[in-house]
Amino acid sequence: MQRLFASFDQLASAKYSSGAEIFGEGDPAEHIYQVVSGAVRTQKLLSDDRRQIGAFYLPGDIFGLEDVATHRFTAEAITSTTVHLAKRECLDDVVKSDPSVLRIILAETNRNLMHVESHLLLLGRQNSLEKVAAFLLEMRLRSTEADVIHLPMTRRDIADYLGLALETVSRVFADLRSKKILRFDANRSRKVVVLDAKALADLAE
Amino acid sequence: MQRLFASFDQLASAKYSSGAEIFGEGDPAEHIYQVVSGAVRTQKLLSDDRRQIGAFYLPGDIFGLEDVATHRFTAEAITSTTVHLAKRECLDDVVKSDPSVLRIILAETNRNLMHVESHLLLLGRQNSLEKVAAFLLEMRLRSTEADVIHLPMTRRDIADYLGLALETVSRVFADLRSKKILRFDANRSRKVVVLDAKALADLAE
DNA sequence: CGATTACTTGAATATCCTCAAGGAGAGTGG
DNA sequence: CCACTCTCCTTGAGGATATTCAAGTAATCG
Repeated sequence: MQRLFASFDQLASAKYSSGAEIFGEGDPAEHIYQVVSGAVRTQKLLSDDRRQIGAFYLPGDIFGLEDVATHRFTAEAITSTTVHLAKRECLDDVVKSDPSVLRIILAETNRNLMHVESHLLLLGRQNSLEKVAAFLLEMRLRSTEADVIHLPMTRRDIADYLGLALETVSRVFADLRSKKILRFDANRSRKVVVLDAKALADLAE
Repeated sequence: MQRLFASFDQLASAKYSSGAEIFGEGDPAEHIYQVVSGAVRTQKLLSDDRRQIGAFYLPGDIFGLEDVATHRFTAEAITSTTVHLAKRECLDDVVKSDPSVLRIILAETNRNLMHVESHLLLLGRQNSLEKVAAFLLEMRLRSTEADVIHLPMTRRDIADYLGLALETVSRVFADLRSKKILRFDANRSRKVVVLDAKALADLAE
């Protein structure tokens, strides 16, 4: 999918500080984005502060590719974050000159769909232990350092991704630690070392 | 989207009896489908019988459009159901001769994505009352007869769509009935008359 | 009409949430 | 460098919501 951004001649960059909004739900979808460094969350809100995070995006990931007039999620920087961005209409021009790019967009859209679909099962039918285990396995796969996961997001972000209370996430982490399935690196709650990936996979179903 | 199936010269039909599997999760995605009559559910299963339904498909709806080698859901007929089906490779041929069809596929994929994304919020962050209210509003929009909803699916199907126990769904229905927001037509639990759509919309957030 | 499946309702229980308090880490300014 | 503050995280206690188990009723299918 990096190819999608490779097809642009010139790329604009933008930097967002921690917590900054990149675009809002319902905003016109004028750009598509790729994370260069940092991390991004996409989320939907209910009237009374309840929040559901749809996905976390890490370096290399593309987001904001909606193919409709408006964004369906709000996107915010989790940490200080740099992105590449391209005008939506430039993408349309690229497609016009090379229709095969449409296949890449379709493939990326299907990647998103696949992720969201498996998240449905997690949200609807898995318990807190399974949810957190699945989340850790997902982050582990994305980690550069084997079995060391640096979490850019807060416990609240994780909770809102998994449909749990932040206290529940914290308790499950404590539980996994007491079971020697993970430990916190030097007591830093954002840096997790997976001690028993097999056990974690079993817990995640 | 009906246009997608209109682009085929000849269409095959198939009929499935209630509960029959149309394709299984992991099966090679050889066909795409359109409901002619009846209703279809797509679902994922966990090892211990837990089930999450991703979507219900009613006449006119297209399903099985995965753009990958294998199906990501199992599809089953809810009632006696007739579908049109087209070979995946025929679709590829159509795309080859008319690349603009790819845009239609992309649009349909995005429709699916939009539906699933809003379902994430429902599953992760809404309570039983909000979930059932949202479900009824969704079905109401699809109903031909204003404010009369014929539900082809069981309470268990609804529960597995909303991430609830079937008893909870039944209780919320009873609650909505006692509040005069709906009634059952002639005490038939599958035929719901919406008495107060405004109240229902308020409950759904 | 009988058998099976679906639905409802009640009671008890479990899971997760809310509320609350305290502690640890990061950043700021004296 | 050390208080100070703020945010984040943890942990406990109590409570709410939804689930499980159970029984009975209603509807559907052959």
